[in-house]
Amino acid sequence: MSSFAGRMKEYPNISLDRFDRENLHARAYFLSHCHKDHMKGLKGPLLKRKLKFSLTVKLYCSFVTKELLLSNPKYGFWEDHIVALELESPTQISLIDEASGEKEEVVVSLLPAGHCPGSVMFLVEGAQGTVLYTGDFRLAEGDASRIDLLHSGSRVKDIRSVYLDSTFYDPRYYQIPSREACLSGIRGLVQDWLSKSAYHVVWLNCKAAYGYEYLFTNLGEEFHTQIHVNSLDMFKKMPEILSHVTTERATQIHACRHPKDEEFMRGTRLPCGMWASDGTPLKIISIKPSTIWFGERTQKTNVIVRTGASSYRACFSFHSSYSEIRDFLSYLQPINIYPSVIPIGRTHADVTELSDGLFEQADLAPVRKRLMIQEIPLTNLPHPPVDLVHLPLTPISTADYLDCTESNDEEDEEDEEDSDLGKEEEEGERVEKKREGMEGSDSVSSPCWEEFFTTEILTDSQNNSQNSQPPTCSHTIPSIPISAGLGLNQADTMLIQSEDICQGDATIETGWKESASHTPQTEPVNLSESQMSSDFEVPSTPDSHPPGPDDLLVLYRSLAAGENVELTKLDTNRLIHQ
DNA sequence: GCGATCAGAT
DNA sequence: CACATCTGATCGC
Repeated sequence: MSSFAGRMKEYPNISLDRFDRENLHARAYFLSHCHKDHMKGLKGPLLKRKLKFSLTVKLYCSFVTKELLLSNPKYGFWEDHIVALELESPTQISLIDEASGEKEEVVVSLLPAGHCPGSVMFLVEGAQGTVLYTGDFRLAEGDASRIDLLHSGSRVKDIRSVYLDSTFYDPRYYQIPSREACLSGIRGLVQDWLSKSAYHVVWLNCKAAYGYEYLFTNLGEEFHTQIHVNSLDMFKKMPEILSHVTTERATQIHACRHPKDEEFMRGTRLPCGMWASDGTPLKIISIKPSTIWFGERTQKTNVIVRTGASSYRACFSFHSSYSEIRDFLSYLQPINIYPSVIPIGRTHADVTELSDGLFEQADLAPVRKRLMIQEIPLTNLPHPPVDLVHLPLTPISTADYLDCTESNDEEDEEDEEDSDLGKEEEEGERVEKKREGMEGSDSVSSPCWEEFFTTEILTDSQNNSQNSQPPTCSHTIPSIPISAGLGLNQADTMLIQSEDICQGDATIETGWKESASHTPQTEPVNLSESQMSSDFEVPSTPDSHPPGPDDLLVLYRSLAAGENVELTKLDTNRLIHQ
């Protein structure tokens, strides 16, 4: 969850994704996407009052975000103060102090973020340099090179600071299967189940948040059915999504939700009931999108995990993985990086508490050892505070991954009463397939997920014509691969064994169904070589140029003091070359 | 009665 | 561990 306070050092007159406290004084507001944790204060009475008396204060966001925001009446008072901007269209914005008339000019561009519909990053250019606020994002490796506005001619722009979605900027989340791989896994599971009979239905147990829509549209397309959801209101101007959802419950794919009693209806009931219209009981499996991550030095190619007789988890992430973030940062080479997210599972108190006893050699030794056998020179990426926080907690050692038990061992055994279902499902078991690692070139067609995530809405006078000319996918800039193609080792096999032990017979691992039989071109979405290959390549173990005890001490004192730690290149060099 | 904050839930 | 909420309790205005 974002803990970004709302303002950037370079441009303190604007506020992004935070609207309370100091941000009440901002001259302009920016909303990167329509998730509640980025909307703090946005419906507050203080802000409401400020708007009433202001002629110049605006909220800038994408068209889709505007539409989603205004579909909630609580934000209706923003209507006359929202300026929707086109993607990748630099826009000059005057930041006017209404009291003094003082003025500052900035040029802001919205870049696709791939996090949820309408999500964008904000590129701000002005007298204090070029800075990038990423909001939340999921970009695949190499995507930065496809965003024109990050470049000036054939060069990457000089970026002073990146305000970073660091949700998974932690080696523990080194690799997350790509969107395409996750979608393929889900598609395969759904295919197996739905094909059994018309009474076999799938419940996608999605959280109450935007970001699953591409799942709906892709599955809807694939299975020629609409997805049952609670409400269509927010999508009424988004035909691309609207055409794939319905409030009619007579469909085989559901993503409906029930406010109260989700827990006891998992598996054998749908939130909307358990009987077909003719009285036949439905045969239901639930698929819960979750973020699965890869342990140190392991590689999971399975994206579906069975967690009960009729329940599954499917890998699904709204956020870029550690390696995707590193790729992004190594491409942009910003001077400063400001992580916006407190490490998952850690609170500020944790950080404070951890600053004792961190510097024992025993904790750092395994990291150093790994470093010595590191064969691949990695880029001079800074290690942000989040990394440092985790190093002592998850010391890297070669012995660790064998007992690696990820989250799945604690999955509840859900309704087992229907043993019939359980048996049937085992037929759906899938063999893992791997693709040998190869660095992809970006010369083939780009995936353009970004285009989906920023699907422009239909206004009365518009149609979708702009969708036919994706502006976001140029191929002129070669990507800089940072992961080394080490190829596969036995790690994933071992991991699967360990999981089997953990979970017993109830768990069936299913992997990506095909790989040889599908060519990327036959997929509903064109996949680039680089994206296909990156899913199955085993990246080298995350580097660690370990900071020395002195460096850690300085950083931890800052962290413990609650300071906003700024890691600059200077710091990085100190850390790396100490 | 509303907002802010926190604990606890999925 | 939890992606992003949602609900309910408590406190203060």
